[in-house]
Formats: sequence, structure tokens, C-alpha cells
Amino acid sequence: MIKHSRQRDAILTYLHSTKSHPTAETVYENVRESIPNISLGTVYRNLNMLAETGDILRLSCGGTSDRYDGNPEQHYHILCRECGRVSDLEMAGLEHINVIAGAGFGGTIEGHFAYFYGCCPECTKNSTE
Amino acid sequence: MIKHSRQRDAILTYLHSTKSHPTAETVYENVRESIPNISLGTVYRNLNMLAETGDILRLSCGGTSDRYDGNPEQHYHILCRECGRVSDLEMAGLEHINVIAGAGFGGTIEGHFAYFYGCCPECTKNSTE
DNA sequence: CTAATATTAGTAACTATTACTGTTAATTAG
DNA sequence: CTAATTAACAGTAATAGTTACTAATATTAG
Repeated sequence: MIKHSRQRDAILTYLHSTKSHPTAETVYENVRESIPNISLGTVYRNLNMLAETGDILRLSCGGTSDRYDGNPEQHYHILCRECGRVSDLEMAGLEHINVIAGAGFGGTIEGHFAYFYGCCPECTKNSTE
Repeated sequence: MIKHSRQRDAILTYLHSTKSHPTAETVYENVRESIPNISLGTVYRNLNMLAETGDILRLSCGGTSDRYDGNPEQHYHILCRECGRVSDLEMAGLEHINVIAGAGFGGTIEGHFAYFYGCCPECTKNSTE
């Protein structure tokens, strides 16, 4: 049985307020502004719960720590190799690649995880100036 | 300047001998059979070097530890949600998704990372028996 | 309101990985 | 073939991210 908690609300509210795909540590720092004595363990536990229930997305883009996304809708991301930022991509879904992968494969493809890397609009602009 | 080393050779030889995408720990355990006192730090250092030079691939499929692949050619993987195994997929390249992602994106797409998840042939077979 | 218990803060523990240090061994120069 | 140089090593300590534990607190049900 799941009980409401001020801490979990604050975490979700913060994630909804940003498009920056923060790490657990960043979530912690920001939520501390409204709940100064929140524990880092609480942040981790709630991020795990929220990811489990599908209310948020966990992004593992190869960096040292996972990132979280308050938008649980299926969408894709790009990791900027210049500034490290993770940005949303507005693009069509790629469900068809599951079919490509499944052709000739003896098992079952249930889905995929994908992210792109390159240079974000800001860094691309800066490097051509 | 890069010097030859028996340890690095053994690591590469082991990775070439398997299709199992082992973790650093598994590489360590196996290479210890030929070099019993090899250090875990040496395994990590060489796996990083080999990944850096492009001789092997590092796979970060969301699990707790990275995995390594002795085949440096671009190819895709499937993570079995049943047994945790990571297997190679024989399938066409997906370079076209970079174009899809780049459409309407202000920055530059250089490439993508993708893996599939589902059920490997062995587990699919077992679950339908 | 009271009882039951999910959640918390704070801290300790754990795991994967990297850094450090003195020693060993691969390469280069003579 | 030495000897000098230094990359790489083994062993160990340290770090980073995350999870586990515990007694106290806050939420919900009745």
C-alpha cells in the first residue's frame, strides 16, 4: 500500500519543472531548497519508485550516473559530446527497428533503448562562430 | 608510447574466444587461469585502453556493470530479460535513424547507441515448453 | 482518536571502478 | 649484448554512485 509523501511530491514536481534530465544528486540539491533536510537516500528511493511505477523515466546514457526524466512518454534523447547535456529529440517513433532486429532472430524482441550523440544546437552554434 | 604486454594480450585473446560479452570481473576470473596473479586493476586499465583504441567495444546496457565485446565491428545486441544474457543480433545497420533524429534538430547527430531487450532464443524456447 | 505501517532522516555498507606506489619488464640507444 | 628509460604491472587504498539498515515520524484506515 502506497502512502503519499511530501518528499515524493516535491521530487516529481521538480522533475516536471525542468527539461534538463538531472542526476539523482541534482534532484537532491534542488529539492533541498523546499525540503532542506531531505535525505539523499529518500531521493534515490523515490526516483526508483517513480521509475518503477512509470511516472518518470530513468536514462542510462553511459555516463557515471543515471539521469531522470519527468516526462514518462516514450521519446528519444541526444547526449551532447561537447557540454554533456542531454536534450529531448522531437522525432517519430522507431518501433520499426524492433521488426528489423527480430527478423532472423530466434527469440522475442520486446523493445529497444536508444539514444543519439552529437552536438546540441547551442554547442553547434558556438563552434561555428 | 605503447608497450606490449602479456596481460593485455591475454585479455584480448579471451575476449576473442567468447561471444558472451563478459563484465570486467568475468574477464578477470578467466584471464586468471592463464595469469593467476594478474591484478583486477590491470584488467580495468587494459579494457579501457582497448576500448579507447577501438580494439574492443564497451557495452553499457543499464546493468550494474559494463560489459565488453571482442568484436569491434558496429553491431547490435539484445539483453534477455529472463536470463540477463547479452547476445549479438545479426541485422542490418540502422544509420537511417540518425537522419530521422536529425530532421528538425538544430544540432548535429553523430551517431547512436541502441540495444534491444526481450527474450533470447534459449529462454523463449524454454518458456513455451 | 488510535492503531497500523509506509516513509523518513541519518548513517553505514556495498559495488564498480579508478588512483596511487614501488616494482617489473618491454623497448631503445649505444 | 648491456644499460638506460619508462610503460605496464601487482597490490592496495580511495572514490563515486547507490543501496541497506534503524529508530523515529507521518499518513491512512477504521
